[in-house]
Amino acid sequence: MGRRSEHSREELTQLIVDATLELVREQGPASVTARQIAEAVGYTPGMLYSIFDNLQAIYLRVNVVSLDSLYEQCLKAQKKARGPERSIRAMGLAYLQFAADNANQFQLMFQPMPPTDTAQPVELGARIRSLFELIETELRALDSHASDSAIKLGARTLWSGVHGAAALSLTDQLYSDEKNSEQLIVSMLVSRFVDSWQR
Amino acid sequence: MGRRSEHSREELTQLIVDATLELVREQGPASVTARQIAEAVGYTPGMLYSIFDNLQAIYLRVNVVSLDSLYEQCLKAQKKARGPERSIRAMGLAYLQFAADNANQFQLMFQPMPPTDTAQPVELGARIRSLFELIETELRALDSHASDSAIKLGARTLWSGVHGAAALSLTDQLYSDEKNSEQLIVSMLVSRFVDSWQR
DNA sequence: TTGGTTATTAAACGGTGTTCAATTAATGGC
DNA sequence: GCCATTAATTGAACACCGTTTAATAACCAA
Repeated sequence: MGRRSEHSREELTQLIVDATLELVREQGPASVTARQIAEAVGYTPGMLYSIFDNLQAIYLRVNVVSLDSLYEQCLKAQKKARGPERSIRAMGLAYLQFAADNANQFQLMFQPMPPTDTAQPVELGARIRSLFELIETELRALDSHASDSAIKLGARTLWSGVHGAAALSLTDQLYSDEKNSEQLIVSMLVSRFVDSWQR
Repeated sequence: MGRRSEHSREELTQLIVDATLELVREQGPASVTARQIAEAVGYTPGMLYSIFDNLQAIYLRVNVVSLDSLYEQCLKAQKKARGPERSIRAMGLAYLQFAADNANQFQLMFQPMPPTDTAQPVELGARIRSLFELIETELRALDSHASDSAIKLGARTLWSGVHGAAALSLTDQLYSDEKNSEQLIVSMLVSRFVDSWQR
């Protein structure tokens, strides 16, 4: 059947991304299919391919949305806290919280995508950089004399720790006796790191 | 056709796991199929299911093998280095090296498995604990008065950082200007952590 | 009204993991 | 040496997957 839709191309794009996000949140990335997405927006699978190149391209847009809300959570945590150390710790815990509350989205964000012939999308990169910049700002406040590259390295070191804790915790691979060990880990990481940075 | 094979049940198990490991190493986890595995061992796909419950169960055995060789690499690095800090750093770098050299295996190891009705397999857990224990030993050497739980927490904190750096580096999500930034990260992490631990 | 354009579909393609009846080969008893 | 039993392996099927494409139906301009 021909042109039946009320939806513009952009509306359709939005509908598809929204529906996919919801399906990912509900069932996890592995079991979301093109036919499901199409049904959720009231079309047939083929339609998706008149708007996106493939499913990966849809997941990519979903990840942009996820990364935005992760950034929002971290920003909120940063603003709420007083002082660099507390800010960094609050952001780390916010990151953990996001991963726990949105495990399926988090999983999709960080699962290695099959290499597209186009390079790693710019939009995702910019957003990850923004996340790093939040920490860089705090580290700068902690030490105004440090070199830019030292600050950047510090931010990535901290964030590797936070991300690692979130990832391992999500897959139950921390094997710790205590509960909420990922929070203890992040707290310890930040304390010791800032500690050693300051002296 | 009927009982034609020279292979015992255990030999078949070994053959399947070996073939799957090789296919994973060559092509990555995503594109390894039951039909490929079966062909590689000279059988039809159905046979696999007389030995394993499903593909996941095969991947699990592959992961046990991978984890063993990761452990071996870390142990070797530990032995080679002199002193706790150097040992820990060497193990961290060995972990990075393993992830880089065996990206596909590493990917399979840490990608979240669909929840099996059986609990998280004991064999994997024991092996991950062993990895942690390598660091715990070094931390203990660094501080004989610390509580057991502090040592364990410290090991998990360090390892979260190392794992996070490896994972983010593998998916090109560190967005650092410098090359080999993951090595700098691990080095900084270990330095600062040990630094702050000792004072 | 006609003709052209375009959004959408239906159907197909070659693949996937998994199941299971049927078949075949080896084994144990006589 | 033969036969009945048992067990390993297959082949074919099932329901699904992502993706492509010819046909179709609805709109727009003339």
